[in-house]
Amino acid sequence: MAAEESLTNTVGFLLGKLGQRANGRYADRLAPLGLRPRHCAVLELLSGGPHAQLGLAKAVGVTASVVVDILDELEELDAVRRVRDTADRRRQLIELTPTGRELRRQTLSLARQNDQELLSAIDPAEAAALLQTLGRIATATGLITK
Amino acid sequence: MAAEESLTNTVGFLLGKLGQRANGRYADRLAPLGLRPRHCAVLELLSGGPHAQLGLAKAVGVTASVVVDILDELEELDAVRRVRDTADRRRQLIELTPTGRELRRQTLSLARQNDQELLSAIDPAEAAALLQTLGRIATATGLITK
DNA sequence: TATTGTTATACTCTATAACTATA
DNA sequence: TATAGTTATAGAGTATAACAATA
Repeated sequence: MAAEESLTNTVGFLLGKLGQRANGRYADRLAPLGLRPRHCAVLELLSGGPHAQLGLAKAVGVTASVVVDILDELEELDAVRRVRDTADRRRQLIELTPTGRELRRQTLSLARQNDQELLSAIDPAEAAALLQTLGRIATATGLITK
Repeated sequence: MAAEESLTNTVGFLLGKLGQRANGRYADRLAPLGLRPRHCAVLELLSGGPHAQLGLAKAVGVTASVVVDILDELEELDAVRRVRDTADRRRQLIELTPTGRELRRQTLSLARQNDQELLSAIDPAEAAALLQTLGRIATATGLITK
């Protein structure tokens, strides 16, 4: 059986479709927490310590105005605090609150549930290989800093 | 080294991010043709023969109104024709024109270029395994009909 | 009454550009 | 002048719902 000459047989197409689906399902799981997928990468980064807003923007891969929006929403949930940097008063240092830390823990748990559903059709060894390959590509293309 | 407890180490997150990137790059490549990614799955389906609009909608996974929009744009490019079904005059049978066939050929070629760039960081065997795994998941979840 | 396709409308996500306050 | 953050606005992309023609 030769490789099928079809769009559905390209990595890019499958990645796009599956990514969209993974995101949608994740959004459904997050909804009860009052969160959407875009909040999660920010919570993740902040769990490593405070960040300035432009730093978050660059790390997450969105523009400054989007970060303002995301942080407004996280602040509304008492998940983060904006603290004016005393050394450079233009800056806000964003830090996680205890509520934020708990939310982050939950987003991680939901992400793992999401993976279980997504990977239920393939065996664990293949799933592990997939995770490794995706991680490799993401690192190589600078998508994640690792 | 234990599995890292981080969002960046989940399949769902990586799939979402990489899918978004793959789509964006593909969109850049398609732009000179006057096409966007959403047109491609429709061209692909039509290359197998005429379809009614609701059939396309279901197969591609979008709503009827979106299909109308996509077909309007493809018709504008002379890539498709709407032919009233004589057996059931509510229906339009959508068929590819010679121009559409040529465009479809080009979208496929660009998709392969896109894959090459995306997969340049990993070796061919790993890339083949990735394609197979993604295809398996997509088929199992009913994302593609195969 | 139900179905095919169409239109009008609204919502989400993101980007760009103009603005402020600091540096 | 340049930078951090904010606001206003606009552009994709999609969905929902009301509608016309046909079954």
